[in-house]
Amino acid sequence: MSAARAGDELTLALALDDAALASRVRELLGPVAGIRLVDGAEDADIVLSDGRAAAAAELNLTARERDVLALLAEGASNKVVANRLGISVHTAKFHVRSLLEKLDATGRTDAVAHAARLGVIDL
Amino acid sequence: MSAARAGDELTLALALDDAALASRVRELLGPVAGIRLVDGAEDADIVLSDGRAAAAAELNLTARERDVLALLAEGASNKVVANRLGISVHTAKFHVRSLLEKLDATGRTDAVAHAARLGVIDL
DNA sequence: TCCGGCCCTAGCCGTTCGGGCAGGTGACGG
DNA sequence: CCGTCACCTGCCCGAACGGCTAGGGCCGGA
Repeated sequence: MSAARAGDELTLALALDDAALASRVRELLGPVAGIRLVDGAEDADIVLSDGRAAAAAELNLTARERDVLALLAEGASNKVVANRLGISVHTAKFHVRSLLEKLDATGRTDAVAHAARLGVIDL
Repeated sequence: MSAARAGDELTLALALDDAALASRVRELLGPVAGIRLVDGAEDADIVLSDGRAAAAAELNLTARERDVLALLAEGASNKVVANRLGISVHTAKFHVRSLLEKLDATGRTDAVAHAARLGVIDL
């Protein structure tokens, strides 16, 4: 999420659920000078998104947190998460705690439900 | 789920996600003699359903289990479930256990994820 | 160079979960 | 009348969870 310097190209990332809408946007904005469309919201100056995707983007989940979240959605315990990711149980709990805060959830079940609602994960 | 006796009316229950499809079926089958369309899959001889709804129907969740499942999707603990439903914590755990078995889940998080996949609950 | 974010590890502690077991009640149908 | 099913309650216990505090290593930007 680096700020764009003046004179630089402005990088735009698309985060749209509607594929048709997304391709229309690409056709319209692709040829525009000074603009570059990129994949992945991480290293873009601006993110073009609809409501749900915007909320998901604002969560600012780290790569590791996404890994953990995906495993939580599979009903994995902290121990399983640790084994699957090759980290200690303590670290697994550490990431889970971060997820609970970012997702404003009271527990792992709530976290998965919130994430699914926001479209962060697909059940 | 009582077996239909010969000479009796055959009761059909519809479990279709597609509303348009459902109304077409009702128009076509409604006037047919010897057939009666009913609501609720419980007391029907045959259930007309598409794939996902069929799986959901075969779970045979009781009313109480649906109540508990909805609360689990909100991240409710056994204690919260008990208070909301006006039952003891023991009974809440009892229903949760049944849900885990029927949904083939290893824990409440897994149960909610499975239920969502089957369309039993809407997140 | 220092600061900040991300990732990792660790212990402690009280609460919650989930499995197992053993019951009791009311309703419905054979 | 008796079997079955849904619903309810209880206790035990090991495992898992979630919150807390307290670190260390790495890398990129200010």
